[in-house]
Amino acid sequence: MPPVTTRSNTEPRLSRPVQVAESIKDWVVAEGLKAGDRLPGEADLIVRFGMAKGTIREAMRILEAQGLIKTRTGPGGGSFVHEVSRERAKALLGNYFFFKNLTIGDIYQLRLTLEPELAASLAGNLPEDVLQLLERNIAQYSRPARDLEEERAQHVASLRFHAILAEQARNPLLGFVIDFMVKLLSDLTVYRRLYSPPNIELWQQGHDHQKALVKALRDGDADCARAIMTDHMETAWKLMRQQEVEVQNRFISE
Amino acid sequence: MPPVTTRSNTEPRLSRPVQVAESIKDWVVAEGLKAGDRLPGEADLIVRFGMAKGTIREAMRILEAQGLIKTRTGPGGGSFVHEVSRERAKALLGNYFFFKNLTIGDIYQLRLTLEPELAASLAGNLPEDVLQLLERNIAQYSRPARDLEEERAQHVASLRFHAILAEQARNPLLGFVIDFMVKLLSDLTVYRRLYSPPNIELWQQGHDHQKALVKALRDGDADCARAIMTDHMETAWKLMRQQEVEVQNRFISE
DNA sequence: ATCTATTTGTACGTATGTATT
DNA sequence: AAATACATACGTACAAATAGA
Repeated sequence: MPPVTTRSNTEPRLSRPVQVAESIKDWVVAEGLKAGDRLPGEADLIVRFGMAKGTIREAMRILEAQGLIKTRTGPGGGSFVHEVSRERAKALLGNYFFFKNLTIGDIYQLRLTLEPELAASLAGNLPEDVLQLLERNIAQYSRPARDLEEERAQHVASLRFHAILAEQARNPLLGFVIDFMVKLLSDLTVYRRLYSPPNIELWQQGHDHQKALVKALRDGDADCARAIMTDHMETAWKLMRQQEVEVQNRFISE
Repeated sequence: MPPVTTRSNTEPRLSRPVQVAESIKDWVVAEGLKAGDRLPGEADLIVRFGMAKGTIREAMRILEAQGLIKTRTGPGGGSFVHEVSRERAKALLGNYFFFKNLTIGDIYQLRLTLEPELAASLAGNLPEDVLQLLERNIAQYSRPARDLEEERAQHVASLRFHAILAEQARNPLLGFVIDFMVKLLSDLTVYRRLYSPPNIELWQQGHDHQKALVKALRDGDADCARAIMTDHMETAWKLMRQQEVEVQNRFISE
């Protein structure tokens, strides 16, 4: 089995905490530990690695930052293997794109192909309560917004529709990517400029698409769901392009 | 401007190092620091935050683990804002999928739609040296492998073809996702079972596809490039399905 | 090549906080 | 309520790395 840490020897040597963190990762996989399993305590690790408390603690912080462990105080406390949460994964990936400046078009290029794929795969596979959740979500923006603030709230809510679908994906990769794009679009806080009036017609179309989509999903009509979602993505993109938008990147936390 | 750290007050309180790390992130964006800019030194941070050395160091380790800073010792050293590298981002995201067990099919569902999209967008936009790089890459597996080891090497090399394309993407999101999937496939070390003989024919088809693709890319024929890539993905998937494969997840480092 | 100044890295002892029993 | 078992935080001292004189 190839070592987990494959590293060229020209790079600057790794700091000890990083080395320790890597060793612990290796140890966890070697030991076959799963989420929830307990790691050796601080004191234990100190003697095992023959290193100072601070070094061990820094190593744990590294693992924690990557979302791989959680730590609790008190008796029975300690560090525990933790399945990286989707939120954490999205946040970490968001930091990467913080420096690239993505355009709305970049995101929609992917949405345009992936969201219809997701919709098709979900047709006939959603439990009734999820379908109802989708319908309740749609109800939040059944009428055009009256002011800019409400418009923004509706926009975020309509994105949430897609996040709900993404959560239901059978394909974890597909679900994650779509969920992440929804997050990007939500974070890119959008301020519509005053001189570009809201396009009520397009907005209404988007709303109708979502209603029709829920029906297709309930009926199990995959082809129909795919077609509707394709239309929906196209109008959504058109809507975004028409509104002059101001994009604001930011770091993501926790 | 909304605070970066929006947090419900029911969750367990955040540890100080995490708080410090968040504060530093906020400070960096507020200050408008860019990659390469220097952060205050350890000693400085200790007095600014009124906290102990260890606490500050743990905070820095958190930021470092996320790929947001790099630290150097010596005069003129210190911590510097760092653009999260693609490698780091892929590794962090890989940890997330370590716990989900992705199937080859999951990955190909996305590749099947995204790779053709990328190919089309690159047609006519690649500099000659990249095209030659692609051709040299193809040459590595122009003949069928003679043993299992060589076969595996060829498989990884043929994946590299797609990584090269992904690097050239104008759309950073599209490029990243494809690159990440290539990484997943490379990491999923594949051992062909002995009783399933290599399908020389399909392999040859894949090779021919790549050659034809480079031609289409050079000629600037987007539609042709898209069509070839679609075919290529389909045969690649077929190839994967035919070979009984054993998948091995692992943590990813650095 | 050697020294020196600067800045991070490591070590360790002690005290405090926190949750379980 | 008290004892226990953990992590958390602090402060000092010293070691290592690196740039520049």
